[in-house]
Amino acid sequence: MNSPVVTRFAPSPTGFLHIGGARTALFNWLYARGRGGKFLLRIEDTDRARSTPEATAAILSGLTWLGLDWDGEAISQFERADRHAEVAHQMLAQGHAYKCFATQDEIEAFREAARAEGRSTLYQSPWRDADPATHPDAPYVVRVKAARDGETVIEDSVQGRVVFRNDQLDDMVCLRSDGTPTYMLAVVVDDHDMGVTHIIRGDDHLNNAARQAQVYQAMGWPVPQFAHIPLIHGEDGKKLSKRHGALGIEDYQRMGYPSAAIRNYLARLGWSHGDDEFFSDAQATEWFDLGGIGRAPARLDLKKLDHLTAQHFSVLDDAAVLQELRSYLTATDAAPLSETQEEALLRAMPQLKDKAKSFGQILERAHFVLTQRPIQPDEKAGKSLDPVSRSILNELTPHLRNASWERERLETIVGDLAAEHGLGLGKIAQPLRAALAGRTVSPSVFDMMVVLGREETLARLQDAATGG
RNA sequence: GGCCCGUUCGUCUAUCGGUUAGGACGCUAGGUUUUCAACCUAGAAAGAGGGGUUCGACUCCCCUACGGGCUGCCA
Repeated sequence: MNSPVVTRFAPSPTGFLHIGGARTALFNWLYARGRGGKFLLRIEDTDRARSTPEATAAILSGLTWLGLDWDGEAISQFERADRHAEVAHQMLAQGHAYKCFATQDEIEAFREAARAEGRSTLYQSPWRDADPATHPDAPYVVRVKAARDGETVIEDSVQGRVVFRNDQLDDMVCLRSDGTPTYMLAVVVDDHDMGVTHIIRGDDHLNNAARQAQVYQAMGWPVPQFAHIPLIHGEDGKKLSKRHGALGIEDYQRMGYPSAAIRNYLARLGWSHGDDEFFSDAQATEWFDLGGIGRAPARLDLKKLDHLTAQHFSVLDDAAVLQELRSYLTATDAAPLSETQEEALLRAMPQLKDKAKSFGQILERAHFVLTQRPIQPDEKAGKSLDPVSRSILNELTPHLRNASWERERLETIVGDLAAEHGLGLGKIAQPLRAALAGRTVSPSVFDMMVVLGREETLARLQDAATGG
């Protein structure tokens, strides 16, 4: 019987949730959800100086917006410090760790000398095998007594079999001189205690995996399955960092992308299921597997995200779009919609959302239904409402008064009128558009008429014919 | 410096020794059209370089180049 899958996302709260972290979280989430497993969240806040509650809040809200729900409460690594220390002392008692009294200056001097001589700069503590009787009464750190012979092998689901010679491994510090645990110790203890079965994380941790394996070994704990995924690079191929184009996930929300599109795009970035490009969450969870993850770093391509966004908007149901539009407005500090506006928006939604590339664009398209009479045409629209056009619109009005209000019928009426004047449909459609929307860009004039209804349409035509 | 990982069209990728190296985004040309889009058709576009292994390498091995990561009492 297979043990149930448990994955986790373990960000350090030193800044916002960036796109790379979001993808790591997504992969863990997909893997767990696709297998009826658990997806846990742990905040790695053992670095007190750099951790902030604001960052934790930003990460949580970012995950929430992305729709990546985690099981149980988020765990604070810092709050588990006692347990980490307990494990360190256990290793100490069992001889798997030792007290190192070397000062920072001594270590620095060692490294400088090593560099100068071209040797490995991995610190080799003289206290590793020292007789406890010789221990001074001074501050010390606890170091893991790593194996020096043989090799450590990581069977990685993405990277394959990775072999490290043990003489390349250092005796990492697991308890600082103030008694607090380091990340290297804490991750192992927490992952074990939380029952994590699969560790999917950035490949910047690949080397660490070998070092952490020492702790698993010392404690006699089973080693989880590792999957080290490549980092995401910026559009110029350089590493993504906060000062180099890395944006928080909430920036993408503010750009107007729906979360479903982001999930699809991020999943496809570095992972593939044959030639499938556009898929739902259900398909993604069903298809996702570690073997489909690539080994090379990927770059962000917003154009492709735009394309996926258009497809997702087209299949999202109207209510869901409106729901997320509300949070988009909040995120962009825009005024919320009135109930009347929301109702109007919902009526027009099929036209508004179709192939839209952002919530911003949906709002643009929705302008005709969000504004009220009398409509102030913008400059370009004003130009198409010249006297000749206005008289044609005037002529159109009686035809509309008693027409059955269906798209096809309206199209015929306007088309016939254009033909009577020996004009192309465009010659009437443009002023009509200006009259109904006050702009030169809008949804189809016939769609607008249907959404607006007879009374409002006639009123706007009347305004345009008599105005200015 | 040492160790580890990577390298297929501009970008994301398929291929898991035998393909005219496929798809998607973007791009170019043409078409359609009531605006912006969208849509339709066509097209250009790739295995970093060099050695092996093999009847046969994008695929396996080695070297080089380039990129990235780690090398902290950061995570």
